[in-house]
Amino acid sequence: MSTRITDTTQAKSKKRLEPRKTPVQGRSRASVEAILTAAAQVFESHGYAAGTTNRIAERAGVSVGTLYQYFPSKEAIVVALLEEHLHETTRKLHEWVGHMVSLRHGLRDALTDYVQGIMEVHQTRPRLQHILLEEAPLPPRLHDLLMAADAEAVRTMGGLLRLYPEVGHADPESAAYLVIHTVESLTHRFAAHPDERLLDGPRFVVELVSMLEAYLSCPPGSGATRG
Amino acid sequence: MSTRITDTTQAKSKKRLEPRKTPVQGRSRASVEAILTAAAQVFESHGYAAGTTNRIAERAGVSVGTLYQYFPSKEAIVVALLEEHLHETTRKLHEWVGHMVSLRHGLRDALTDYVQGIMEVHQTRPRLQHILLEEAPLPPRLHDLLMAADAEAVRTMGGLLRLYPEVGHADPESAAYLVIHTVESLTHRFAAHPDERLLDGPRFVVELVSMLEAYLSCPPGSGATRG
Amino acid sequence: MSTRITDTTQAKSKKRLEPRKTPVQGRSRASVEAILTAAAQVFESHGYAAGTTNRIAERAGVSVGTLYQYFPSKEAIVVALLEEHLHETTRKLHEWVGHMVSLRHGLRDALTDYVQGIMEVHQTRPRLQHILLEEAPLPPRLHDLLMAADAEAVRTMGGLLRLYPEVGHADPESAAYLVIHTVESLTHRFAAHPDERLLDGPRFVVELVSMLEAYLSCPPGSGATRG
Amino acid sequence: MSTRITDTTQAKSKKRLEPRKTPVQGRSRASVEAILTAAAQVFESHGYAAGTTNRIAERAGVSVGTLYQYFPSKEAIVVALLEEHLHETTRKLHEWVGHMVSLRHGLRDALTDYVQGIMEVHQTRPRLQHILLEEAPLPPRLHDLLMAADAEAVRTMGGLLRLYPEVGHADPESAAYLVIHTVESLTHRFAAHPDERLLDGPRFVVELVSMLEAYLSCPPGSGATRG
DNA sequence: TATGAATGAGTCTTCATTCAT
DNA sequence: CATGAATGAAGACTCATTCAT
Repeated sequence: MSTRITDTTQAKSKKRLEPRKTPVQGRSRASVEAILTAAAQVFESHGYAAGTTNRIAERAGVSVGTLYQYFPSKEAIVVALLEEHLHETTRKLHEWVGHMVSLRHGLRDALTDYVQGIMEVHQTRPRLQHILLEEAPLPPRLHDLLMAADAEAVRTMGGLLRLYPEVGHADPESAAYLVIHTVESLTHRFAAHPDERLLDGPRFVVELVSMLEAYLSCPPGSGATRG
Repeated sequence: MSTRITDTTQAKSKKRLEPRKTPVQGRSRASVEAILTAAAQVFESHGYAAGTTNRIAERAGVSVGTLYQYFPSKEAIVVALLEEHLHETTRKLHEWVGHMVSLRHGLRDALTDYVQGIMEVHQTRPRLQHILLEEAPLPPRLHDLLMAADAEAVRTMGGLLRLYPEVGHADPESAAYLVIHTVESLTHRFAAHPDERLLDGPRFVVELVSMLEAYLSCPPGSGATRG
Repeated sequence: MSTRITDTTQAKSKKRLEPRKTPVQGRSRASVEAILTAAAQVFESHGYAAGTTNRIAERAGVSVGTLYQYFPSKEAIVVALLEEHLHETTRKLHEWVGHMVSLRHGLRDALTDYVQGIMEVHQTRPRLQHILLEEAPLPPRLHDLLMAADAEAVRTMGGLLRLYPEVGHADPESAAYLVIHTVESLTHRFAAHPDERLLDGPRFVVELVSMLEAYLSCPPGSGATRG
Repeated sequence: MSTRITDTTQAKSKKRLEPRKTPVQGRSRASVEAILTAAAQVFESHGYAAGTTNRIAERAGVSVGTLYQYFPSKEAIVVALLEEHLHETTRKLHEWVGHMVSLRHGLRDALTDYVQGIMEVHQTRPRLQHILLEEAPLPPRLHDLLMAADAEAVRTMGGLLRLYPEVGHADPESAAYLVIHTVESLTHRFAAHPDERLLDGPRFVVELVSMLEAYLSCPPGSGATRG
């Protein structure tokens, strides 16, 4: 994530005259961090619509002017925040892949590791992520990024699954698709609705992992005839 | 869905003092329908925030005044729209339970039926549902209703699972929790992001059902050792 | 009157979260003045209801946004305007008391001074005051302030009346009550309905003072038999 | 007060095409009464601005359409209501004059009678009268009527005062002006601000009468030198 | 005549964004 | 670069009034 955020808006009117070429540093970097941190807090406590740029600037201890010095629009802040989330998720995945390849865990442990990693990402500021992901209107570019990240995760997962002999699923790519999206969706939902939980965190992980493991182990269609 | 919409807002001021007693009919009924239809379209194409009451009214071919004659607030429109969705989902569940109990399908067929039912619900206007469910700020009452519906679905599913000998899971309630939320989340995501799909609808259903079936059949922890 | 206007509304929603700490200056001070002046003019010429915030802002030569930067609501403007009036009236009373105690005038001169002071207050923008006082819906706090000011005026007047040997009234507090309210009401009415006057200003003052003096001097019930 | 109320508005747009010539009767009379009664209640409990025509109609048990059948505008209702008040006050004055002339009371008793009469008028629905008189924007015609009524009251009072030998005031007309307006203002204020009262009703009347009596008895300017 | 659904101009208020200092 | 006062388009909502039935 660069310090200077490019405007992703469809340029409704006059804006950005000339993009800053020299990367901003020093004092500026600190401001950018402060603004992003403040934005995260403000969005979390006020929601997207009520998270006004003035409030964010105030919380960050800078003026609105300064905020707009670094972020050409409110949307740009959301984008920056989301990119952080994206990077973290991606990093988590790569990290996990690295571990898995070197550790040579069994499938169950591998899945547990993965689910726990994603859980960690979603459990930090669940409301914020929900706001960024669902409430805020995302520019197409970000939407594409999100999709690309998912696709890449599916590919990566697919490749990894091939390494496990326990996986009996005929089409690892499709299986990976289901695994990735199941983990993302369920984990997100679990984090976002704490009051709806029937299981606590560890139990939830166990069940989710069991489901994935059973799915990957038992070839589709074989289940019903096995009993 | 009744013609007269009750105000679910926490009544910031006095607002509509006494709800109209006589059920509105004829022309008015048509207005209400038109407004809801228009709202659905406008929300779908503009998003929640940009779906202004004036735009909705215009699209509905009525004046804002008329809109406010039937819906005390923008929120009330969202609520009306969501209640439709809620009722449909609930009805689908009950319908399904009825079928299952009488038909005495195997587990796989039962799950397939259920998943297909939920898919149908989510495939009608997926973006609208996403907006209503995630983007719009829901009044506490609706939020509670949604949660209650989920809880009831979990209980119902739990009860039903006990009827199937194929289910090897020790705790049907927990399993039901995972099943319900997995289906809801994945199905919602699948419907909401058509461009991200790797599988087509039928394949998706098959995979999802396989996962659920495998999960329910194989007791947790046993899976990895069964192959 | 401070530059920063405190919100006296019962905060229908969150509104201005934390009042600006640093006193606004320079250009802003000018805006506040302009807004108040404009509000006075607009209310005076259009009445309270038709004195819209947009009209006020326009008249003040600022945007509505600026208006709301300094006054959280239309009501706050009324409050600010009324507080000026209140302060002036109170100051006039204290000033008068000071004079009276030091000058040791006779009762008639004392009353004349007082009546003239109040007249001056009411003769500046009588229609405005009438609108603020009677037409605009006042927040409870202001209403209480107004009442408290009246009560204090009565007490002060009561104390002062005891100093005059000419006062034959048995109960100076009650007498003070009548004096204060008579002066306020009559003076207000005289100022507010210029076209209804039968007497000119000076004559009015003389008559009013005569009435008060006669009342205070002649013990109730004794008057009719004294002639 | 006629059943058919003429529109006193300055006809901002198209309105009243042809004034109804034949006086409405029967069912209509009842509706008119109901509307006026309802309007009085609604204004009293909601204030002028929140006293909507729909609310009035509802309270009256008729439709808005019917309301507009008899009153061309909201203002017309206010006018009708105020005319009632005006008539009552005028009648009270005439009645009083009649009594005074025939009874040949002393001045004090005469004044007491008068004050009590006005008190009665103001004590019925004090808030309503305040709303009608001060809060509602009155059409010029009504304003003139009000002024004319005051002027007539002053003349009448002036004529009557000449009949009382106790009256030592040189200029009965001026004295009458003060008397009329003092009674109106004070009485109105007393009725409108029940929470500000220091005296109860009877005491208030006694004091007010004393003041008037003393004023009328003691020639102006004589007081201060009398002690 | 009565009805009441429909109208839409007009209100208050918010907030992303700009720009003079 | 930083500041923060100023901007003004836009939104939710109200209510006096009309008119087809």
